[in-house]
Amino acid sequence: MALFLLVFPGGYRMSVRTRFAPSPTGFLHIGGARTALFCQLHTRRLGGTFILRIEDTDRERSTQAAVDAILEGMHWLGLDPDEGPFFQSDHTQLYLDAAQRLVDEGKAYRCYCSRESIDALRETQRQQQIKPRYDGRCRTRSAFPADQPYVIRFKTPTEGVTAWEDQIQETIRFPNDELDDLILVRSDGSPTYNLAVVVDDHSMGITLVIRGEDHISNTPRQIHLFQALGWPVPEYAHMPLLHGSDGSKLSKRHGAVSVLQYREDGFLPDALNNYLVRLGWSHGEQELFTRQEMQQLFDIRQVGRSAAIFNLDKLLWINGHHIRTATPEQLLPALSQQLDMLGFGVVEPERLLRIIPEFQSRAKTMVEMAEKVRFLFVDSVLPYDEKAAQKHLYPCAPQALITLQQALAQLEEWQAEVIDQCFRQVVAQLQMEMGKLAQPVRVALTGTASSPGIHDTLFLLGRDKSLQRLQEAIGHMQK
RNA sequence: GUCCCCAUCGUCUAGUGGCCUAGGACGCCGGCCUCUCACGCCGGCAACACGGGUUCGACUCCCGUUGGGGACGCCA
Repeated sequence: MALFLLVFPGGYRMSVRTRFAPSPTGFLHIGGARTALFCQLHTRRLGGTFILRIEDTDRERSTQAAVDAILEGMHWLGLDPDEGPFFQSDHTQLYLDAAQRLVDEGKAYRCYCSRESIDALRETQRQQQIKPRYDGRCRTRSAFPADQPYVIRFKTPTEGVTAWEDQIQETIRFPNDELDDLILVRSDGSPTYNLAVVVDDHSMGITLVIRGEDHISNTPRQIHLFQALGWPVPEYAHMPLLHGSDGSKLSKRHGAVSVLQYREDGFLPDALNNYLVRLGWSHGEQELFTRQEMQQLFDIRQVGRSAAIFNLDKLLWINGHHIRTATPEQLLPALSQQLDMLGFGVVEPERLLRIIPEFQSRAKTMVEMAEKVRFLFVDSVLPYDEKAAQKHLYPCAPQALITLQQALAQLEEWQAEVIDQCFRQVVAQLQMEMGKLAQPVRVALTGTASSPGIHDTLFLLGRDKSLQRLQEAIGHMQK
């Protein structure tokens, strides 16, 4: 694998190559997305290469559906890799060759211990309150019965300390005698995670491994493998984990964690990324970032070391901000989709483009926007929201609405400005307060007590529906 | 249990020995704006886990305690 050299002002420097390596045993969740985001951001700033590698060495649990979900989730978030996706299942021979080489060099050995005997061993160790681990009893075995299954284990160094300078966690050290002889190849002949990771990280020229800190305890084992294989050890950056509201590692029982669920729920990819990037990383007191700003500013070495708890309220606020600052055109597809799901079919884009600006500051999600915009598409808003009708509609004199309706009916053009003028004239003529007329009208038009400015609401609803709903309300009041 | 990691408002964080009477943001409360709801603006509540050191001086450095998390698979 070629390593690329880039010239930097300060001299020669190896181009950074990073990878995101999910296992396809489920959807892409929000914690994984954050890891991928940090990885991509850091790599982009340095002009390096971001690689996607699917770790499917567990054939039992890996599924195509999970692969698809991961790819779709990453694409939605703009986390497309520069290289890949690569699949570990395509590299099996490479892993097996490496394992064989270690056996040949006396750095790994066949172990014939049964699962049962090892389970028993671990159980007694647990009872003695020491760390459960394989005791290496097959290290010195000389008989290799041909008809019995075996695994290949790595001869972990028994003395010394393995340490590395983590880019986030600083120095981490493990006494080697804490580690046992890990399995490289299973009894069915398939390679395991730790072997595959090391072989791939080397063959793909990975220079920096960015991953969750739940992998910290794997790192000394992987470093041993790099060393045994005579390969350079990459740098590491272990990210603090994302926790659920109960303070534990985020998992399915914490509810909506699939990235695609956030799309369903009306979140914008830029907003989700913005929220995620602020979990463990900051740039002074800045809260809001565009994608470009993140790419220019993000540095993995500035990531904090403590875990963060996922907080929906802040995500909602950030999503609201991104909805407000987006162009109507950018929001069009998401709103169309939401309306379609509400059963309104396909709405003309031109109409939606007029509607969107009036609702951008009023919705924290696209789902919420679809709900607020709903009254524009239904045939009738009856029954009215009971509280709204009681408070605003029923106390109003029907004559006021009749006067307004007649005035509006005479308008030659149905434009927001003209409507506003007309409305104010009626208010003046009736010697009413603006709100005393706007609120009942609002209930008549929307069925609720809140909407955009009353003239905008009338305009967006259109002449026919507006007049019809006023008529409907007048009838309702006179009952 | 063993090993590894972490510890500032409820949450995300700023803070790298004096600038801290600890700053910002979300949320919450109050107000302003206003035809409603939002947006926006102004104000308020709210934190350095604890105990020892080191130092003229600790949120900041060291040690311990407590608390939390992670790992301990023929999963990744």
